[in-house]
Amino acid sequence: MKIAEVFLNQTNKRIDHAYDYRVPVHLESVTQEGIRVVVQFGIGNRRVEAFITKIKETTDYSGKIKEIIENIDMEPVLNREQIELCLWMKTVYCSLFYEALSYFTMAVQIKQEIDYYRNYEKLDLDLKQNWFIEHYFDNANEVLPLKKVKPEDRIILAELIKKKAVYSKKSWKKISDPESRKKSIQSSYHLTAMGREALKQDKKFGKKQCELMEYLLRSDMKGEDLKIITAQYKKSLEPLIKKGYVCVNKTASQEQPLNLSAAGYEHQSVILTHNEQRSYNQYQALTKQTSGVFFHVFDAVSKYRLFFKAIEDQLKANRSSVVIFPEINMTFQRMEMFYKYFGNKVGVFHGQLSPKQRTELYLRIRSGEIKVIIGVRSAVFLPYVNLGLIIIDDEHDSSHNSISMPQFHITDIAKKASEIMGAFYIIADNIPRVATWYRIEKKELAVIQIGEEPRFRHAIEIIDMQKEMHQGNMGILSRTLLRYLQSGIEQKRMSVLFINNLGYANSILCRKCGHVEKCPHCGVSLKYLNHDHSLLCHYCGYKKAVPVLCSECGSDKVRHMGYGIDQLEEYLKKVFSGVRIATVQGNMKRSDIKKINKSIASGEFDILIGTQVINKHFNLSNISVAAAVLIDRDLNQGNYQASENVYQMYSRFFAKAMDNKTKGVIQTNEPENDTIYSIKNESFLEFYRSEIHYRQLMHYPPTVKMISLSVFHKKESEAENDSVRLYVSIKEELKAFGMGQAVYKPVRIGVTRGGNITYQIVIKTAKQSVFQNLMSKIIRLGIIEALKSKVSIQIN
DNA sequence: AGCACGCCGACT
DNA sequence: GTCGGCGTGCTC
Repeated sequence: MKIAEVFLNQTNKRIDHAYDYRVPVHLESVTQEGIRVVVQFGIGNRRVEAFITKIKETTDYSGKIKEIIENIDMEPVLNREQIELCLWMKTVYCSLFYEALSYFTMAVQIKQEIDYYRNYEKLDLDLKQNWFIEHYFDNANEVLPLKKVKPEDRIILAELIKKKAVYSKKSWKKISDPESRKKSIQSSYHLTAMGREALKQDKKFGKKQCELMEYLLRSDMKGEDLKIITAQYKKSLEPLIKKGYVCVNKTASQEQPLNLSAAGYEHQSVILTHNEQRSYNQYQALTKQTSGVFFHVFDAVSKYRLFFKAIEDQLKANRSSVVIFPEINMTFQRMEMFYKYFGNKVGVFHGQLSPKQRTELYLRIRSGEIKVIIGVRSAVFLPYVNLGLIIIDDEHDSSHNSISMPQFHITDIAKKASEIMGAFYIIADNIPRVATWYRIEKKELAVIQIGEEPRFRHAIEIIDMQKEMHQGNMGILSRTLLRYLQSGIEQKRMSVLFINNLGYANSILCRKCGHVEKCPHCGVSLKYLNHDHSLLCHYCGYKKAVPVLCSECGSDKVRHMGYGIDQLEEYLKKVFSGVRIATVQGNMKRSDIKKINKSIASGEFDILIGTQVINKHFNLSNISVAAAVLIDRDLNQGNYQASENVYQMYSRFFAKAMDNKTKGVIQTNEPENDTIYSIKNESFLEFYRSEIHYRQLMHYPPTVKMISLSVFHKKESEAENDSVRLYVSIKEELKAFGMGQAVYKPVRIGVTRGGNITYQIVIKTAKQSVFQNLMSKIIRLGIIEALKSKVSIQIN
């Protein structure tokens, strides 16, 4: 008799453990580890989706064992190594099994469907209920899918289920079956010559029609894109198509082969320079001794060549490789290179793939046809055959952190995955994370320097804005910076201003008593809106006029605090008349980025103002002055990683924007800050030493493990109560380990965008195993489940 | 006694 | 989540 160990697709942490089910004889041939099945669960024997993690001959469970009802998959969706990794993630991140599993099944998703059947016994039903039966269950239809029930009739359906006149049955279907290739047609719209002429002549069009045509004038658009103008774009567009002003091009979009660009490429072999070869020899030696290495990158070109060489060697040994980039939409040029070297063995995995494309890629990886994958963090969970190498590029990038449960950092997953699969991992970055360098210092991770560290130092000045203010300059920019900008404008060389704050101003504060206007409901500082001179709460929408006098001390010295991009732009236009300014911020379209880059190259701007997006997508050269306008706000983010973020962000900015002729400026109210000094000195090691000292002192990661439990509830009192309850339980349990002081009292964090009050409990410990014991006990006792609030766990 | 309701705990 | 058990308390 075969027994299957399964985990159920359900959301209760307390019962999220392995259950034994008997494999019925007729399913023995298809039932294996790694497939999804349907089982009966609970007193009502309801049908529940489950995942088989293990097949065994006997069971330790003394109670009655039920049978598996049916299988959903024909073949395993996870291999043995992936199951192990998934189970490890569940324990380490205290997540549900199915939360961890969801990362592995992204390319082979199934969806639940509910069908209803009627009970033919006679029951007393009211008029409406009888009507429902008559209407939906005519004699031909025994099965009623939920989809067919109109939303307004679902209340009646619920009544019928309660009366047991109707019962439901769940089933699961594959979302994308690559076997059933339906051609999906995508329309793109094009403004005809006639349309262009008509637009020029200012013929009479509707308001929306004009907007649509203006939009199409720039380039052809898909229906999706036009939705930005109006959701009902078709209504306005249809008459235009009829008159011949706009034409439609229909293409079968999904039918494109996955790796189109691979066509026509011959496999090239990688040729290294002398220095690269030396680094590669070091790497090869390390692959025999350890399981991972950090590439400290000073030369990006060499880095890529080493990646290619390493992948090439993996292919020679018939092993697969995966390269993880922070985001894929900006890496098309890089992909080109991969195709050049590895042709049709390359696959690209990212969020914009359709379900069908994902499944196709998944199957081709599983079959071993694709051996080189470039992708975003979730690509690490694909079913590789014989994985030999995991590469993580730009490791500092925050996109490598997952935001949904379980919250992991890709490096931790790569480390464990390589351990399970016998692969090697490379972490590459030009400025390392503090956590990574800590491992290097502790000799847990080897390091290889790629390229030469540049010897010259840029000239970066720190300017004390307090002093500036005392000397009578109340403006946003210091006199030094203004002078530099002026000379840049005269020399027709562009300047770049880095400001990490959108909008006009952050909030307003009283210069006399320091009082900041806050939201009476949420306690967060109110954001200043320029257009109607009011204050707005980000979270609850509370709005009020800016007070003339300080509501605390009555002084009239109420001022803006924190300048935003908009205010800086306004200010610059006032100071330099006729100045040509470009602003870049937030999520920009690829086309917009291209356009701005083109304008920059042709010298159309005097000053570029931007947030951290400057670091990513813009080409800067021959810059007159590169300045950090407002560094303090970033330094005072209020989390322990603030300094690290600031160091990463601003070092990258100066490294990117400056050459040896560029002047660098950092404006600050805190000129003695160590982080600012390290940015000025461009010394990572200097920064690292002071930062690690601080973290050791304060017991922050990476010197200790830090576990944060966030408690969310819509009601303030519930969130507070629950967080205290959880805190007390954790403290009690920790006392058993003699570690009662490792947990800190709940702290009110604030309000989430969804309006949930958040409290946070922090546990700091040197030993993560203690935490895992603790959590499994807390979960067994059902303490979290007993709370009304939602709890999420982050581990650093 | 009969029931309605809400809480609790088990679920292989 | 979802079901039944069980205790409480209300009504007849």
